[in-house]
Formats: sequence, structure tokens, C-alpha cells
Amino acid sequence: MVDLNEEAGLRAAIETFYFAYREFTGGPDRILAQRGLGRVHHRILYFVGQQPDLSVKSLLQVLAITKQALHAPLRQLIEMGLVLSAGDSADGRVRRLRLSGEGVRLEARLTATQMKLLAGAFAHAGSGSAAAWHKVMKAVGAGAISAGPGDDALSAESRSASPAARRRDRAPARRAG
Amino acid sequence: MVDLNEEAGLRAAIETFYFAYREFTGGPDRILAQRGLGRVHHRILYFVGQQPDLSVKSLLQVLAITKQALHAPLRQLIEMGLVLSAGDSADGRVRRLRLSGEGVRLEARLTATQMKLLAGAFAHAGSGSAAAWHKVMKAVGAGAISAGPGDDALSAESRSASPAARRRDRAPARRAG
DNA sequence: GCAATAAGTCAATAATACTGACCTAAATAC
DNA sequence: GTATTTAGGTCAGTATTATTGACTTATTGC
Repeated sequence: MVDLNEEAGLRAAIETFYFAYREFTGGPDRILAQRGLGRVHHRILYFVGQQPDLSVKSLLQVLAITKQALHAPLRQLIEMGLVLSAGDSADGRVRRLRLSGEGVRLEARLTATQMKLLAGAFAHAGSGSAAAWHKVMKAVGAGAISAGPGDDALSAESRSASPAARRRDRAPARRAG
Repeated sequence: MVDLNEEAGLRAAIETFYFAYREFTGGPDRILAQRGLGRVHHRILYFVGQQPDLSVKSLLQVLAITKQALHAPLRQLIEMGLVLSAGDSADGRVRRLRLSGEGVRLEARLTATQMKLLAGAFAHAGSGSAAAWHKVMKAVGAGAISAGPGDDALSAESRSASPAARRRDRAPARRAG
């Protein structure tokens, strides 16, 4: 399945991915920690910033978490005046979320650390590296396009990202003695 | 600081990174969930597999977590017979960790899903993409080599990955209502 | 002998996210 | 025009992960 020559390289890639992601999230995490906020707050700020007038439901779908898990952090951000929540003009049930001026500023600051990190890495890796990186990461995010044969015996259902599906085939965690 | 032309691309990169990592960890997570294990168990299995006879202290350092956070998952893996713990011949204080046969099999299964995902993505992105990807990710993991001027006002200390440093300048989390 | 080191442990706490059970209000179906 | 569905919000209970802090034990190195 996997060429033995490639195996070492792919193992190195796994490790590199892990450490890179840790560094990638570290910058925003440190800024947020100073305000007592966490990674969920960051994700909310990011996606609301990207798609102003996002509905709560859409936000839940991109984040792939439950309503209850979103609730507390979102309410905090609204109470802190970083996120604005207004009713939709057409459909009175849906709430449209957008960033306040201060929200935009915080989001920009968080995102700037990540953009700087990536820009530095692309510059260091040379021209063309950004395009190649993007193409690889897009494919990874899409499940590398095809699951292919010989995949691990996992139901298509449990491959979905919903919290319920994740829970469905989980063994009860064994607590150590 | 960041070219406006680049900004959209870098924002896209942030998003791509987030979704790619979610997919990347999803495969092993689903397999582990069936046994009631989590991501820490995976990391332990991975690093012990990579460096047999790793000491507990070294493991703590790569994982950047506390002894107490490692303790329960590691003990479970030992009790389940996936990880073997033996005393060092020279220094009686240190324990040398390695995978059992079953541990090797599970680790291989977990890692295989990630290698397949990455191999597929590299193949999809064309030749040379793997090298470029590696170079970029190595730079990201190293903090993009230079922090540079105009960096966000973060102490060098809090940039370190230790749990204590992370905690040190954190505001108390505000609970909503 | 004694300080430092490696490992293991118990207790308390915090943050995150889950399930389940509700509620309100508005839109849509019949 | 009631009935159902949808969007959003909330409370309660629980599980997991990881933290700080305070120890204990055994061993090593002077």
C-alpha cells in the first residue's frame, strides 16, 4: 500500500504537521488567554469575520459542534461587544452575526499572527511553495479526494464530522484504576 | 506589513490549515474512539513508536504537557499491554518505554490512515509538492524562523510551549451568566 | 549523608464539549 | 387556521482533558 521508501517521509510529514499546527494555533491562543478566551472564541471571530451576517446554524455547521457548546462562548463574545447579533429582516427566526469594530480589531490581531507565520514560511520555502502547499492542504481537507479501497473499516456515517456521529460508535472511556 | 493582494490568500491558507488538520486527526480519532482512547493515547503511541526506549521525561517534553496529564493515558496503555515500560539498565530511575507487538499494530493502523491521506494529497498535488509542503511546514513549526520586528507584544517566555508558561499570563476565564 | 532527578500519585479545579430535555417565536405545510 | 417544522436559546448533568499543587519513592551523583 505504501512504498517502504516513502514511509519515512510520510512519517516525518505526520510529525511536521503536528508541530506546525501546534505553533500555528499558539500565537492566537496566547493573545486570547490574556482576555480569558479560548480557541472556540477565536473560531467564532474568524468565521463571523469571514462571512458577516452568518446565521447561528451556519456557524454551528462549519464548526461541527453542538448548539450547547457554541452557546456560552458566543454569548460571552456578544456580551463583551465583540460580536453583534441582529434579527434577519426576511426571516424573523434567524439571527445574523457580525463583528463589531472592536471585534474586527481583535480578529485582525489574531489572524495577523497566523498570516505572518504563514507568509514567513512561504517566503522561506521559496516561490511556488505557497501554491503547492495550498493544493496539498486542500486535498487533505477534502479527505485526499478518494478514500480508495483498503480503507479502514469505518462507516461512511462515522466519517461525517457531526458530534452525534462521533459519539455513536465510541466505546465508554476506561478510567484507570 | 501584509500586502493586500496576499491577504486573501493568507486568510484562505488559515482556513485550509484548520480544515486539513481536522481531517488529518479525524481518521485516528475514529479508530481510537472505538477502544475508548483519545488523542493523547495516539500521541504517546506515535512518539514511543518513533523513538523506542524513550524516557517518560522525554515524552513529556515532546508532548509539552504535564506529568499528571500524561499519567492516566500512559498507565492505561501500559495496562492494556500496548506499551511496555522497563527500567533503564544504567539509571534505575528512568523508565524506558516501547510498544508491544499489539501496540505496534495499533500504531501502524492509526498512522497508516494519516500516511494514506497525505500520500493521496501529495499525489494529487503533483511531483515536487511534497518537498515544498515539507519546507513550508518545517518553517511554520519553527515559528517561521524569525519572529521579526513588529511582532505582537508577547514575551519570549510565554512563547515557550510549557504548560506553566501558558498558564502564567492567562486572565481568569469569565463564565457567562 | 544529602541535594537533585525521574517517576508516580492524590486532590482540587478549570475549560471544553457532549447528551437530553425543555422553551419561545416564526415560518411553512396541509 | 391549526399543526408541524425550523431557528434559536436555555438548564442540568456528565465526561474528558489538562491544569496547579503537594506529596512520596527510589536512585543517582557528589
